Amino acid sequence: MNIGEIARRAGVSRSTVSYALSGKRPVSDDTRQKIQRVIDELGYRPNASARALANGRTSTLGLVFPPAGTHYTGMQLDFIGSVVEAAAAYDYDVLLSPSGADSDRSFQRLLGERRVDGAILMEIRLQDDRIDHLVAENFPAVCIGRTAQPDGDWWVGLDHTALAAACVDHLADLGHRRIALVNRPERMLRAGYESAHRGLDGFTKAAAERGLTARTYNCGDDAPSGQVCVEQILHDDPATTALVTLNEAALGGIYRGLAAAGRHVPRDFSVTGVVAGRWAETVTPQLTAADVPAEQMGHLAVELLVERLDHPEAAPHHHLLAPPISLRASTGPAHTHPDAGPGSNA
Amino acid sequence: MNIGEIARRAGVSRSTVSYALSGKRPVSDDTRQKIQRVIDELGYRPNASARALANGRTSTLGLVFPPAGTHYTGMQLDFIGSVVEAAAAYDYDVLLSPSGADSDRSFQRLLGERRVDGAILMEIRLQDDRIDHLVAENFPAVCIGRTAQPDGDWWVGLDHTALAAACVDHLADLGHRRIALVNRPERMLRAGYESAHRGLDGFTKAAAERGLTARTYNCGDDAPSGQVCVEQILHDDPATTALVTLNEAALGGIYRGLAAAGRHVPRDFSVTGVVAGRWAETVTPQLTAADVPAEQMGHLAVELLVERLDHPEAAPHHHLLAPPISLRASTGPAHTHPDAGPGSNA
DNA sequence: CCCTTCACGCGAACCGGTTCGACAACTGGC
DNA sequence: GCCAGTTGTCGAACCGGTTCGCGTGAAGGG
Repeated sequence: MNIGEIARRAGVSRSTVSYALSGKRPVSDDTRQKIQRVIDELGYRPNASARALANGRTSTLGLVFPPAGTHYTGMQLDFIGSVVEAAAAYDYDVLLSPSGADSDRSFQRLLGERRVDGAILMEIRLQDDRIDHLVAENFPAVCIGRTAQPDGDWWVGLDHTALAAACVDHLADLGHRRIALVNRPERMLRAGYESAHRGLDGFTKAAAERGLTARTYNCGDDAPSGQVCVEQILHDDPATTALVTLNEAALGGIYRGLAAAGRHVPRDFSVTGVVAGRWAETVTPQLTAADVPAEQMGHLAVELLVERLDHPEAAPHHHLLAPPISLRASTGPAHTHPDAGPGSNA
Repeated sequence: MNIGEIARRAGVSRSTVSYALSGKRPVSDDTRQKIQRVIDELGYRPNASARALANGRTSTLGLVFPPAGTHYTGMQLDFIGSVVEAAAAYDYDVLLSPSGADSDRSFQRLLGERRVDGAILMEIRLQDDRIDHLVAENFPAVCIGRTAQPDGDWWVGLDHTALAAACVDHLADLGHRRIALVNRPERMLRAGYESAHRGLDGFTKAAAERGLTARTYNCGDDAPSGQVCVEQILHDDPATTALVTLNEAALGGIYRGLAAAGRHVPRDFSVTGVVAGRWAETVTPQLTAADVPAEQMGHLAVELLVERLDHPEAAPHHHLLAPPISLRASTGPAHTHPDAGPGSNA
């Protein structure tokens, strides 16, 4: 079932079959139909490896996603799903690459062995040697997220600074005076993850501008850590009345910690943050949050990458998104008596 | 930077370079080192397409996952992550394929164009034409899930019947007499999704055996649907004191619905079900549930597939898992007065 | 009626690896 | 001293497509 077989059965040459399929040279209706009949009959499909070898394009995009061992969040799933879906629309497959500790191995595999035409990177760091590497080789890549100096790159990113600030403003507008930030784990911050850094900046500056008393915390990417973190927050300053979370995976634990401490959301305590929309709706009460438009971002990333592949000399494009806060049910006015809330039992 | 270039610079033939790399024929230490030096110097990596074309193996596994448009659950993310991780350990890449409405296109693309050596399928249906198709072509595939007649197939599955029954038994042991099942959407049931069917069976039979009053409900794969579903359950039989959910995505909404109805979990109402462990811990209170060992299943699936690829004539293998129920905080003894619970307001 | 033009199809080369058969040089047994 | 076996290397063929240059027959212009 290779092209030679088709050619033989149709009584033409291999090149004619190729041209009939690609349309890059005229083929008479007669022969075209003859060929098509044979193809349909045998269910022939051209071999992808051979095609890739011949024309240098694999029709595959690489998606570099966080290493195993970290906890996956719903947001990441949404990214993956939307990237795959968008890629399919452009007739590209998606090859998953875990960028683990030995980022070299799988990374080199993708690029060095030319398994993909281009790559989409997630979980960007402010200083990201993967990206430096790609830029140096002028390899077609698009980031979901942006580095400290994003000007020369292709990316679709979120304005984490503005989003965190918007959360603070929202809480300040409701009268909250003592708030906390639940950030990603310290490990992530040290590693330079942009969302953790820019979110922290935005939070800190906005709180200062509004004259709020603000504390910041790092929290593990899982529910139990979230619970511990809330306990710590209420221990450090029982008068805290609201928090902002950049940590989606900890959200369930945060709610649990508040419930355990006898704080009712949103009556006694307000919670907001930056979370993928669909996941903000899975908690009770639903989270008022800046919705990360993961689906849109995945689509945009693919769109940019395809454009870059089609026009190798095009100037870098990017999209900086700053979705508004979706009002749901987890924030409310601060108590007028901003002292310690209802006693933590015993 | 192709193999000919390396050969020229090292002063040997192309075949010698190939043998030096693959080790399939002896090469003298001298030449090997000469070649290795050139390779290191130029950072050469063999082209994957060419290699695939030559030896007929792509070193890529296909992962067929649910079509976009459906709601992704955390379980699916865990599957994807663990499959990718396990595949990397065996030196395989993973190609994602959405098996959408036009299952043909992306499916044919994977198989017909020989982009992958084998495939792993998720979201299996009792009657699954994709699988019939694969079996007919003797294409190396492994299912995460099993069909109605799984004997000739390779799969790693969950004993949904037993798991649902275990949930019912657990509730019955706690004294609950009126329970409900929150199943996947009716669309899924009609489509023949095995978890929905087998879970329903297990639930129904176990409830009958224990003499419980049981109702079953279909529920959309999202939080709002879960809330609506709970309202319906409590409306239909306010004396219901417990439910079993097979629907992970609805879990948040289920909790919300119970809270809205003034039922406290687990004091007034017990909740259990079949849910991926890590996600059972994100809700408040943590869900007592049969933990889907997604990570283990992904690893096993890859292991089976690799074995099948290495031994094309091997007899089908499979693993049927039935993890125990993890006791957490969402179930408790039934009230001794099993009439209508605390009044649904108004 | 001759010469150009064009549509159509063919053969060969190429993409970058792998693998087979052949062969030279060296080793060792008898 | 000859033959058998081993080791190391090479050239050529092959995997299954794409693409370039050329040839042929028919159409069209003068």
